[in-house]
Amino acid sequence: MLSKEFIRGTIRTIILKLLAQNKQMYGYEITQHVAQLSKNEIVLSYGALYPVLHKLESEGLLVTTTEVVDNRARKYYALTSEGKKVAKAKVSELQEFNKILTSILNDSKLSLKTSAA
Amino acid sequence: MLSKEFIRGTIRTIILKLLAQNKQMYGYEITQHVAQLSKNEIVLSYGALYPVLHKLESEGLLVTTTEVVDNRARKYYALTSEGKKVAKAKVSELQEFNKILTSILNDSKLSLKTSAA
DNA sequence: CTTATATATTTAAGAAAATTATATATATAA
DNA sequence: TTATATATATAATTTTCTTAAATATATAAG
Repeated sequence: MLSKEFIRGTIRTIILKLLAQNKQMYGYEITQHVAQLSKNEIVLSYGALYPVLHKLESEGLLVTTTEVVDNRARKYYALTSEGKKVAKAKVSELQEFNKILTSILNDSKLSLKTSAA
Repeated sequence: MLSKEFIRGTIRTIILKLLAQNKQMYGYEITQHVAQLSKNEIVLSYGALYPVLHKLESEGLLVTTTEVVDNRARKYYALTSEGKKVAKAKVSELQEFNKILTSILNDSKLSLKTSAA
């Protein structure tokens, strides 16, 4: 598994992206999805996941519906129309950020200065 | 400028990468470099930068030398041999993370379930 | 029947990281 | 003398994340 530090700052957007794609998902499902999509390289902890879901809900970007499946409660989260807009915008921004970051990380230029050493 | 949230978790690695490439840099120079490489889309604040530099130094990954240029003190940071190793490893990890994240963000599959709706 | 594992949500305590603002100081251009 | 650019640093606060624990059901293994 990759270092956990990298997921910082991206959790919100990952969640928004998955919900933009799947109409409705429950928390556990989101973590499993991320694990599966990343071949277990990225693991979303519950302590990080649920607070973000609740915050997105309080901001009006998500709505919830509770269903009982196999006698167990399951809370589905779905984007509101505002949430869809935000999801789209955030995903674009993160893609852009990643493009720039990748170019920085791949850059092998020596950045030689004009002043001679 | 892109949302600041995305830089969270990547600052350490960005700094290590720049130092791996430039032998020695001072704080202000690092922020200017990141701004320039990102066309001002990514801005590294001093409040984030300096604590990270000091931490990397305390961890033995960086050493500093102070020079006076134009009567102004300038503190140069350079990787130790341990720092070089860590830089290499962290850059690889972040590249890998970014690859996976990009694939998640680009994914347009509808993730249809076998159970009929 | 007991244990382990998988499913599922939530929260509390604490640590870590980042934002914002501020202090300090010099050089230079207007 | 004012503004802007260069340059480092820290304090206070907030946000975010980790880790751990609590709660609860289903199912498989023994």
